[in-house]
Amino acid sequence: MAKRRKVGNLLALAVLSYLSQQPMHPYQLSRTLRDHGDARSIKFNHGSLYMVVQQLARAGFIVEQETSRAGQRPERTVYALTDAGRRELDDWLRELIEVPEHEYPHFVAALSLIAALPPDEVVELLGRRLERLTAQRAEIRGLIDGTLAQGVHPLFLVEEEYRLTLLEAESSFVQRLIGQINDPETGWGRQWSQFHGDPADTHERKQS
Amino acid sequence: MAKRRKVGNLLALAVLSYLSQQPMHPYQLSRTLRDHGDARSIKFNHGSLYMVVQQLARAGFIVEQETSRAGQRPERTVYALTDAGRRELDDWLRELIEVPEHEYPHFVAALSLIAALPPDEVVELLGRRLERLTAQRAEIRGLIDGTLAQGVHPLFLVEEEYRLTLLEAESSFVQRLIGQINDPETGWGRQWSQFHGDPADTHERKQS
DNA sequence: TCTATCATGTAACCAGTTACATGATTTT
DNA sequence: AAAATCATGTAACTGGTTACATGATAGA
Repeated sequence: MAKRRKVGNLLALAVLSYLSQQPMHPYQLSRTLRDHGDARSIKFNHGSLYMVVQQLARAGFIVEQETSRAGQRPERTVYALTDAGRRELDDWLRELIEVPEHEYPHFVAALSLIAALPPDEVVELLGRRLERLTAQRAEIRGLIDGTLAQGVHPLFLVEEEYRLTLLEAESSFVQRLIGQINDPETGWGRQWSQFHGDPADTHERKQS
Repeated sequence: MAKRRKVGNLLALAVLSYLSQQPMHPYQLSRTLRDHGDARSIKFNHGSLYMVVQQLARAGFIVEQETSRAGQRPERTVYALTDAGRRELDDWLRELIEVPEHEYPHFVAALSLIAALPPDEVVELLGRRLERLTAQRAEIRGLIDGTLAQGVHPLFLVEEEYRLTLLEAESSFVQRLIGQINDPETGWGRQWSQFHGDPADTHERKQS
């Protein structure tokens, strides 16, 4: 029942948010987005930005305000938020916070088909994943600490804290999983090899 | 540096995986996908499936094997995995397990812009999110337990266990966040109101 | 001054989703 | 036997990404 937005791309949310501060032209938006690290949280690429701005204008959430030229640069169109745009921003943000969305991370897909690989190989791969996860955690920790040290309020780092939380949870999940596969008591390994060889029955399950 | 797949849609991975068990026609794939609950892990819709099958055929990962008709039903084309397809399946799965992908969950986006809403409203919204998260956890728990009770090997439920792990982590993150906003000591609330009113400085941060 | 890189935008291509179409079963 | 739903596929639309284009600045 999630409301069908006229413009669905999350990049649009960022645009609305920036324009709620002050009118800007697309390139300025682009610059700001990248400089502020929001591109870490919202998939960003040049082309999509112009796309999204266009869509927002068509939907009446922003309006072309003036067409300024600075020096010999090409003309730049400055956009401003409309009242409808302001409402859309608030409403959308509220929904995103209140209702968790069902998403499809790549790792979930991989896990759901993991039986197609032999168990010892999987253990090895999971081990390597673990290393990478650790590296990522360190990187984010560094980013957070560094930024805080510059006096930035932690409110502006919640996304990174969140990401960190998820990475930690994933790390311990992967460790547990490795443990389970290896554990000679529960014997996942042995039965797994059976599934793996057996072409017929690998996927029989969950008819709810 | 993540390898650029000829066919990128994860639905294709599921198709390869099923065809590695036995040749099938698209509708059978569709049925199997949905019946086995893989649609919970991989975004699935009817149209995309035909799309993906076509792409896989074009890429040489699967081949049209025969065109069978049963009763008066329309003809159905049966596809089989090729050697290249088998290799792609293995290689892709390995990569997905070994290297964590940078993704863009909706909630991360929302958090990164959360300062645009007033703090007391945010607390309320987070509270509601928490309830929904709890409900989702219960549902997944139920699904897992129910399925295990039918004698299915836990290996085939790792995706759900993983999802559960993430939901738990998110729940406690949200609780902590609520606590921080409310805590009169640290006083996030007060400073937040400042940011919120102030159009100029809300986004100044993180120039790495 | 030549070259590289930045600033800025457009357009063509491609993938994914929605909507449509139609014969076959099943339910009422 | 009419209505609804299932089985199966195609086609049109739309959004997103990649590639292209071009003037401006700065470094060598």
